[in-house]
Amino acid sequence: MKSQWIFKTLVPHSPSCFSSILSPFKTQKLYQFPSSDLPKIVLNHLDLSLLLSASGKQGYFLLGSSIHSSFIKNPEIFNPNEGFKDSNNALVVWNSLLGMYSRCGTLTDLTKLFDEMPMRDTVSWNTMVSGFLRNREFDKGFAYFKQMRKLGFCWFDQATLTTILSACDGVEFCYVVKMMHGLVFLNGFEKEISVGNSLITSYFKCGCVSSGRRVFDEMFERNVITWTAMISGLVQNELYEESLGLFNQMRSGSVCPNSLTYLSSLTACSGLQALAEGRQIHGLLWKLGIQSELCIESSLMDMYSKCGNVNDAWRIFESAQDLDEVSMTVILVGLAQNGFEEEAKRFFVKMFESGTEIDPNMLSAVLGVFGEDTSLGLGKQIHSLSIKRNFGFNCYVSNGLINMYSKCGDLEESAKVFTRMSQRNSISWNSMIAAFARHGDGCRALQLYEEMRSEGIAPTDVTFLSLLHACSHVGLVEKGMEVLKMMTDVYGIIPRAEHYACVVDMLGRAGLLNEAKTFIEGLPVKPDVLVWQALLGACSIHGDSEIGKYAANQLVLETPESSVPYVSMANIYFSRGKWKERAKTIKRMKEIGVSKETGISWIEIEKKVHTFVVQDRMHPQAEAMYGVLEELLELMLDEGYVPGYVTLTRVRVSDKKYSNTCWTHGHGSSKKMKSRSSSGVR
DNA sequence: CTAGGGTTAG
Repeated sequence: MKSQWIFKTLVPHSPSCFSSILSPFKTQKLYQFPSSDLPKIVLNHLDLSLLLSASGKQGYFLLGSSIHSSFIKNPEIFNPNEGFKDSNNALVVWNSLLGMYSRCGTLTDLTKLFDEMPMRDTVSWNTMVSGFLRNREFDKGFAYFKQMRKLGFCWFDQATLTTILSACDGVEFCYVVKMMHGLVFLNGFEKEISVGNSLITSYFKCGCVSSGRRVFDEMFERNVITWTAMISGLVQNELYEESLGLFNQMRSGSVCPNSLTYLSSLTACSGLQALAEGRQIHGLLWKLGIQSELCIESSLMDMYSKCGNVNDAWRIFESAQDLDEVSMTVILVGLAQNGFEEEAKRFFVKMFESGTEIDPNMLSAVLGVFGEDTSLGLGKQIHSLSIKRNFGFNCYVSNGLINMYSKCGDLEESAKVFTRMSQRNSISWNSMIAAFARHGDGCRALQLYEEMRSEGIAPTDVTFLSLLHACSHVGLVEKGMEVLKMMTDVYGIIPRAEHYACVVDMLGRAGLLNEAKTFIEGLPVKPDVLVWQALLGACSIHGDSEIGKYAANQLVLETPESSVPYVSMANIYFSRGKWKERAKTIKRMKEIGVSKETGISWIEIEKKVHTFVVQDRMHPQAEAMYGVLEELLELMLDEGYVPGYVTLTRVRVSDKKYSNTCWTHGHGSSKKMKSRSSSGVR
């Protein structure tokens, strides 16, 4: 009875209506259709094909294969005089079955059915091609394509082309796309709008931007999909400005944007951090009344967060009627990247406790929040959660774990995660190299880099940044210079300012201040703030007032409002005992009106956050704390630790000769702390 | 045939 009801109810609707009605079948182990119910009662061939296609799209393998089994039990439905009457009608059903297996990814069933089918047409062959390609069995998929052309049973059509093109989603398929493009022309499909759309999409996914543009320019006719494919393709290739330009061009034309177009344009605004444009699109969405679609809301929240406006993002979040994994991840990352790291972590815990489905994306996002000042406890819990949920295969999650452990101080656990990974991408390698670098193990960092090369993984600019960082902290100056040379000569990666700053830092730390200065002077590009800061920092370490002054002057030119050059110079003079110069520097700093934001630290003890600044004695237990600190410092001095000059000037603990406070669980500017406590975000 | 989120350096 139940099945009859379902069939009668479903048939008139479009497949997208099926999901809620069919959902009980997803989990049910087996659904037995009483053989008498099928198909004589209510279903004709079109009904069945609709139902099968819905089963495939929703992944209801059990329902789909139950329908198949009822065919096997009632073979008479394929008789010309009974069931489907016409062999063409029967073929539609056969093809729908194929499509169901293809979408469910059960390729053995798919092949078996295809081989057993009494007849096949182009749709059958296309389904085979798409089934294998969708499941990334490229050789088999292309083999079917070759076979259908060679045997001449069926000539391919435009659907074949779009099927193959949609499988081409990376640079490695560039040549396939070009081949297909050739076939398009040879077979006269160039006026077919869907084919053009597919070509655009595939070219952009393969990174062939100019080819994608050309297809667009040469198209005979363009619809929403054409424009949207173009706008989103440009976004995927980080050409945000061009993307927004095209969006504007589209709006002044005759084709109307749809939700998807707006989504892509919002992503472009996020990429550009273009708040004004983002707001304008928000306004357009209001006018259209589609501002509260879940996808749109997620995209808006993302845009506001990336533009540094979490408050607006939070407002949307609070007013949203629906939430899902994506929108929660968006707000989590938004909080984290706008200085609310603790809130982001708390948000995650709350979400978990309230039973929200946690997906791999969300896990990797929360792992990205962990920094030096985080205790390992929560990180380990997240690790165990990822094991329970079987997310170990996911590169993003594992990479996040590597970073989390290394930032929280457990280098060996990072290495374990790395070793256990079955699939590694370049970020996995970069993360592990960075982990060794962070822990001062330059040798293992370099060793891992060699391994990476022998595995055939191409290093990226970040790889070299980590390597330079590693060399810098271990004093491997020559090796570092070699790394820089290799980066440009062997891999053709153009160094960014960060790379140069790293080299300056490396030379400077090693005490080669003159070499660092010469290096900067020989740079092919104008040195930026980072470079000068690195030089000045090195001068602070070594107490070099002459080069320090040079660097500080350059820095003042670059960032006149910054207090860094003045403070650093004052510290250098202090360390050299040049009291007059120190006083003069501080006086000038005050005259010009720049001031250093007070550094603030905080620690969370039993869910209460305690904040303190330099020489802070406001806390009721301050004396006891300083007592402990002094004891710790005695121990450090015994171990041979030499307090740095910079910290000496800023921090004095009681009236002892040494000073320092490294005992923090968080640090930053007072401004940041203020915004943390005054915000309503909890 | 177009579509919202995630991991790396400092």
